Amino acid sequence: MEQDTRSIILEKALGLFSRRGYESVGIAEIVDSVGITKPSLYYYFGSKQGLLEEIVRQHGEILVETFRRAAEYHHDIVMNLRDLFYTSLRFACEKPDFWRLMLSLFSSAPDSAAYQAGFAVRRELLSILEKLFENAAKDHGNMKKRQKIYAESFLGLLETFSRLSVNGALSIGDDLRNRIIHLYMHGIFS
Amino acid sequence: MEQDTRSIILEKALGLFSRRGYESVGIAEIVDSVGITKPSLYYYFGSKQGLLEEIVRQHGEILVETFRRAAEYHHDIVMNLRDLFYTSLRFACEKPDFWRLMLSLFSSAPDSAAYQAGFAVRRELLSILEKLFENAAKDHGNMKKRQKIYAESFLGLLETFSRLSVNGALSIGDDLRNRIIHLYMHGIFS
DNA sequence: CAAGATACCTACCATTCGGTATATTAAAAC
DNA sequence: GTTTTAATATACCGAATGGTAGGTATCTTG
Repeated sequence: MEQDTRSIILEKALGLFSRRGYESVGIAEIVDSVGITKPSLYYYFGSKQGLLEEIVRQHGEILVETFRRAAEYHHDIVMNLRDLFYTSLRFACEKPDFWRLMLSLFSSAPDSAAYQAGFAVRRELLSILEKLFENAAKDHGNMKKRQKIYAESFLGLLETFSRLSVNGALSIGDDLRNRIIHLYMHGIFS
Repeated sequence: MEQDTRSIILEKALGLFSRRGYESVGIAEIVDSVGITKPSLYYYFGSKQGLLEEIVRQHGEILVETFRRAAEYHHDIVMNLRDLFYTSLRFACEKPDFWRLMLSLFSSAPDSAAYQAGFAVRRELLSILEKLFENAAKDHGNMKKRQKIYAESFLGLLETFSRLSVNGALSIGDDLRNRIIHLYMHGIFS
């Protein structure tokens, strides 16, 4: 059950960052919680920002890959949207700390280090969604040129409800999930 | 044109917080940008957190009041939604720094001072929306018990697009605004 | 005009910040 | 068995942090 130091640092730092925020957590607190000293952390990650970037890279790659798979288009956009929503919620549920961290990075002040660290991942998710809607537009004539707002609003919806879920404010079961997707597809009047 | 010190502090601090983040901005930087010294700032606000809370309170009250007015129900929920979206976007456009700050507070780490500071405002906005949908449910039978997810998704949509607008990533004119509201009401298939 | 309140300042505090120079240890490679 | 290398620790750095003690000029009010 022995885990290597590097992984433990990543894990503990993620926990602290996600609960209290990247800027508020000092290096000292991280190394204390791991039971090592500062130079060890700097040996692995070089800087505080390097540590954050490694956390984002590590889980971010999996997230983007998962997202990409769920967005593969087979002429059934409804299935894609359901799948994307379901998959993302499960991802958030499995890695609540990481998801919470990403949500906070996405909305950080634009000139902060935190925003820089998360920006690339969000843009990639958006790009995947835009391509999906672009493909779907070939089958559904009426969604031309609206990929961008569709992508933004879908990701926004996902962020909104996954945040509730991950913060324990709302438990999202099968029925609720379907209702939200239905809401996205057909609006509140249906 | 002379403005009192207190207001200048609030204004400069808001600018810095919204661009670089509450935690990243030091007191020293704020007082330098105002041209005063630290004790003067502490004379007015007592603490760094007190300064943040005063900023949130000051503009937050106006925001909530504006929101409340736009949510007064006159048996036309469509008008309310349009009005809420329009009014909020204009508010965001008039006070981009404050809006950006609120968006970042809303998504901050749950145990951070920043989150605490913004929490009450967001909950009030949500509560206003929930009441609106509750009222509307009397006229539209099919939206019973869904006030909460309607409120969350509407606010989420608003946050998503106002963020784009306020960060200069998307200019939202009349037509786009109507399309987004239409999207919310009738979904992507319409 | 006296007394208090208002609105600032200089100078400083202890603590924490992110980060590092250097030494040690343990295991692997030659 | 010696050398190398990866992985730690001790001890420290300068700078910045949020915050304050104590003083002062100015303004208001009885």
